[in-house]
Amino acid sequence: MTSERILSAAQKLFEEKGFDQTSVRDIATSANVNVALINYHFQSKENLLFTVLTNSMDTTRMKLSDINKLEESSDEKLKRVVALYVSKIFDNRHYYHFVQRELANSGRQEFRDALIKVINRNSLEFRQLLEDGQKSKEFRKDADLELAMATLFGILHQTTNEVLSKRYRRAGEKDDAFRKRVEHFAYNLLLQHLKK
Amino acid sequence: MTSERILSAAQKLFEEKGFDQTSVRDIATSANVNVALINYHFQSKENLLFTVLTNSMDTTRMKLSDINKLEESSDEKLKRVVALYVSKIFDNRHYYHFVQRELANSGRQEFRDALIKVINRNSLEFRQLLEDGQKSKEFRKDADLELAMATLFGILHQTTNEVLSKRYRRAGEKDDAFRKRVEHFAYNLLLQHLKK
DNA sequence: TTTAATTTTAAACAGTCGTTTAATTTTATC
DNA sequence: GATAAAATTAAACGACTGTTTAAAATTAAA
Repeated sequence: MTSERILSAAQKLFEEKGFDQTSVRDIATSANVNVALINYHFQSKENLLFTVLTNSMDTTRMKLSDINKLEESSDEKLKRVVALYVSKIFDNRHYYHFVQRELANSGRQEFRDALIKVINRNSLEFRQLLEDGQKSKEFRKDADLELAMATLFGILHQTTNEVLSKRYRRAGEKDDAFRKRVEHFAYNLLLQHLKK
Repeated sequence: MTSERILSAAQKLFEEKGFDQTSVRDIATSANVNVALINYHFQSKENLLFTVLTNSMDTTRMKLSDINKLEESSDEKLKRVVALYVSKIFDNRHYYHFVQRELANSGRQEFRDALIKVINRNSLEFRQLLEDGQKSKEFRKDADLELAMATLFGILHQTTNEVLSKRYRRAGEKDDAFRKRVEHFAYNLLLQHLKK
């Protein structure tokens, strides 16, 4: 299908160069398609971006919801959530940082708001898990749930950023080892805070 | 001075809209100056960006270096470094996130490399402090210094981001209270990890 | 096979971009 | 006050931007 070729070419180029630095002619060339077809199928370049962004955002929330429903200790659930986010963000780091970039570019407010809603629904699932842990007295009552979440996302943001991550890698450390180190570190750090 | 007016107008607009979405005519209008003067004084728009970025980057490293030279426990020094970064990033959050954005936009490699060098020199000062703490046996020998740094920068990145920070704020919490909460949380979290 | 709807094409649209030019004004040097 | 240097101006440059048009080609329906 033409529109699918356009979509995947657009996603690839947006991730590499950002929205502004990718022209519709770039996309058309990369998708082997006439320029006018982009507007024919997607009305505008902005709407193409919106389609790319919303195309993949909902699967994560379903996985989080599944974890919440498990009959396990909050420890175990937290371990699963950390692993979920680590693999999700490490596997799609270009896509993840592209989303961050476009969210930060304050223009395009219309769908920025739409995206924020989706993201917020996801973090509510995470928060639910932490609150359940408090209710069952596995986690301290006065643990800072908000900043615990900020810590996880912050570490993952730093360690998957193409530029910044170089500061945190050890000499000769391979991708896989680095990833595992991050996962263990984040989990233990969170657990230490949540359990006193 | 004309060139100073251009510089501050450019910094303001870059922070608000990003590099790509700011035109040289925007800058000229905002600085109340003829368009051609931008190229006359700064040769190119890119070079103007470079000037804006490097104009402020070195003061932080000097402050870090000063802290390192103090005759205090590593605990105290760490507290100072956390406070330094908290105030630096919270006070200049727009500027900080603008730098992050431009660093992530993979084009402009020439001076991206130059900027990374400056940033890396800064984090070396931070690392020095942590290593000194290990040598004096205040910090555990097997503490993960790299990821401890990633944690601090990650938390600050998340909590100062205009969009993301809303997830971490508590209802009705004022800027100052939020900032203090972040500072205490980050310091205690790092200390807990570094001291076992 | 004819007709209608959909998709693709090449070309042009109007607008903006960063930059350059050449003339003019301002400032500094003597 | 004359001369040289520096700063500013209005106008234009060519290149590229996202989008539209109208004709041609393809596909689907009858």
